[in-house]
Parts: sequence; C-alpha cells; structure tokens
Amino acid sequence: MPSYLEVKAEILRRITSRKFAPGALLPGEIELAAQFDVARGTVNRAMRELTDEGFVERRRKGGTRVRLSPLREARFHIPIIRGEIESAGLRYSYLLLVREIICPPEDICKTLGTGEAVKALHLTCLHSADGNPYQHEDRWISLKTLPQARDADFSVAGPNEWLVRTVPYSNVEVSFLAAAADSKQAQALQVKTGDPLFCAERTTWWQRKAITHVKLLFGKNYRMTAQY
Amino acid sequence: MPSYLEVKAEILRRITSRKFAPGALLPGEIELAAQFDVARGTVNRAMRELTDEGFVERRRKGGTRVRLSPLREARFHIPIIRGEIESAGLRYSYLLLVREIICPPEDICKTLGTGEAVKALHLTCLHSADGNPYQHEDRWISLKTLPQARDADFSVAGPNEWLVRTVPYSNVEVSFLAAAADSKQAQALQVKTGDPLFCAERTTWWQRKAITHVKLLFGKNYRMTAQY
DNA sequence: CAGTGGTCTAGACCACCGG
DNA sequence: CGGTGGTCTAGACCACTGT
Repeated sequence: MPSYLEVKAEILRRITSRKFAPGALLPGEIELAAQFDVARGTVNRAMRELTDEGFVERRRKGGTRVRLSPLREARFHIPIIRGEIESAGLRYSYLLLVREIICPPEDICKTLGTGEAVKALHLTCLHSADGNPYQHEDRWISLKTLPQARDADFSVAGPNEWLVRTVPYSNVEVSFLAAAADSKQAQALQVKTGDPLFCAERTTWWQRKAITHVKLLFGKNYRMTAQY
Repeated sequence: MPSYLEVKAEILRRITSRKFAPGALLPGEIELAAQFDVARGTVNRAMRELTDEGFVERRRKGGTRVRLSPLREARFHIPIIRGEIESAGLRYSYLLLVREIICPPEDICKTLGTGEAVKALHLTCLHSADGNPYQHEDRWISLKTLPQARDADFSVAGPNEWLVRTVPYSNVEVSFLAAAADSKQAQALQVKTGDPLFCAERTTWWQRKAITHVKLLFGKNYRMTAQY
C-alpha cells in the first residue's frame, strides 16, 4: 500500500476513533511527516484527500481541524441506460414511439434557449429490460445547435448513444423528482395512470448552447442508490 | 492560477475541442512536462485529476487515452435539513409528531439487523420552512446499538442533529425514489393522499452496526439538482 | 509578522504491462 | 524487456491569515 494511503488511513482512524475529536486541531504537516517518517509532500497528499472527502478543514496559518459534522456528499455515476441494464445481466431492447419535428411547448423553449417559433426534434422512446418496460424517455433536441440530428436514425438505437458519440464532452444539469404518470406514460410503462414514478430531467449544453433536454421516467419501484 | 491547473485546463481544452479525439493516445508525462515547461510531478497531478474526473484513462506502459465516452458522475451534497432551509433565507421550524418505543415492522428489523422482538425508538417529525411543510421524517433508531437515544430529547431539535453530534462518523447508504403519500403524510405535508412525493431513504451504520433508518418525504414539487 | 498549508522542482526508484 | 505512469523525497518559495 502506498505510504500516502497509510498516512491517510491512520489519520482517518484517529478521527473516527475520536482520538482527534471533532473540532480539534491536528498536528502540522511537518510534525506528521516526522511522526510517520515520510516527506511532507506525502503527508500533504494524504491530508488533501481527507479535505476533499470532507473530513477535515484546512487553513493557512490556522492549521487543520476535524470538521464538526463531516461534510459528506454522495456520488451517483450517471449510467448509460443500455449499460445499466446489460450489466445487470438482462437483455436490453429499445423502441422508438414518437418522432416529430415541431415547435416545443413554452417551458422547453425556455430551457433550450431558442425562440418560440423555432422547431425542434421531439422523440419519445421506451427502454426495456428482458422485455419489461424499464424507462420512458421524452426528449427534445435543438435543431438550431445540432442540425445533424434531423438526419440521424433513432429507430434502432436510442438518441443518447448517438448524442454521446456526436457530442462527447458537454455540461449537464440533472434533477431528480417524483412525478405522476400520465395516461400514455402509464401505458408504456405498464403502470396505472397517476402512479408515482421516479423521474430524472437532464439538460445538456455544448459550448454554452443547450442541445437537448430529456425527461426520463423510471418503472415502478425504481430506486437510485449510493453509499458514502 | 497554479500551474497544475493551467496544464489541466489546457489538456481539457484540447480534449473538448477534439484536438485530442476520443480514444486517442496523449503525449507522455515527460513530453508534456517539456511542452509546458513544468516538472513531471506537476503534469502528473493535472493528469491524475483528469483521470479522477473521468476524462482520460491511464495505464502503465499503455499511456494515457481520452475516454471514448466520458465516465461522468454527479455529486449531491447531503444537506442538513436545517441548513438547507436557513441557507435559502427561510425560517426553519420543527415539530415532533410521534415518539414511541415499539417493535418495528419486519422490513425495518431487517435493515437494522436486530431480532424481531427487539424494541426500537420510532420518531415521526415535520420540518417546515417559513411555516410551510417541507419534509416529513419517519425514523427508527436501534436502542440495541444506541441506548442513549432513549433519554435524548427530540421535542425541540430533530433527531438528525442529535445523531450527528453523538455519532459523527459513520457509513451511510442512501436511496432516492418516488412514493405516494399516505393519509397521515399527506395531512402533515398538506398534499392530497396518493400524491407523488420525492423520497429519500437512508440507513446509517457505526462500526458495522446499523444505528438508524430514516424515510424522508419531501413536499410537492421538490427536486434535487446537480451539475456535472 | 510569523507559521501554516499550497505548490513546485529535480531527481529517483519501481510496479506494471504492452510489444 | 523497456517505457509508462505511480509514488516518494528533500528542498524551496510563497500566499494567506491568525495573533
């Protein structure tokens, strides 16, 4: 095990065992380096990771303190739907329900940042696992910023795979919420109208311009889990 | 700006601008160090961060390659409910609805890892922002692993604040899902029974033993947002 | 002002693994 | 086997900030 990890693990052990109590001042890097018989740079790396992970707070001249309540964050990896299903050992299948080029409703225009009279590509798809409906996708793609989308074929593979291939690096904002299924969504996902469904909304930008907005509805009893 | 950040930004610029295309092999650390006129350690730190953030993949002898599809993850900071409300400039208030010591239902016993006949502390509370119901909390605390909880006072402040103070460092598993409000929850949150609500379930362990399980129901139209 | 952490350097050794 | 990245060191300079 690399020595910076040994230092990190030992400091963390002292924190969790309350030998370094919440709020307490830790020894300086030079002293720790002497204690562990490593270079200061090694201690620095260990402490930097502990800082990033929210266990300690550091200030020049002020020194390093154990955080009173650990600042924790959960990390969710954003799954590619196909990979998520196949890595569970299930067979992935895809169905294009709707493809049309129309003027989007007002709220979509607003997120896409286009004018009201500008047409966009609207897609509705269903992703299934072993034949069971898994995710309902309702997507808008701006033809203003991504005119190639007009000629792309979304009948075989989902728009996400095309988008990742076409625009691999982008900025994303994602929200999670609960939504009630409308009649069409309920039919596709084989649930009752009005059933609560876990929902993700994602807007993607490329070079400051919005390219797509998608609303993903997950099947019944879906839960997104993380540990920290 | 620190030079490792300059290196990182420039490499990232070359990746997003496709000068380093997906799958392409990047120059080695020694060559990059020469190009940027910095030490190899500085390049290494820049590249390590790009690796952590999912932009490139590195292998000894194999070199560094741009990932075909960027492996991205969203980070959600886990808010302390009081802080979340107060940082929005609203007045936080708390109400204890139920406090009882009973044998929990089977599924809770299972998550807490206690036997079926073992009693636990059951709390139901309501957190409000400016007087409007914001979050409904339904919590079980294992008295087997945390007997002090029996004598703690949860009438003024929520159990979360007591727990963080008492057991600051712990392992957590959190799930997000959609749930339908039952009649009591609906009444507390001032929504209709059956309305879809965003829900978080969290189980907390301390030294390998489960100490608490909580189900948090958020008010209508709540959404959890992150960028990446 | 002085002590802390943040960064940088030049050099080194080595584990890993592709050719 | 040889080249790559992973780590470590000793030393240095400096920005920030508490006292």
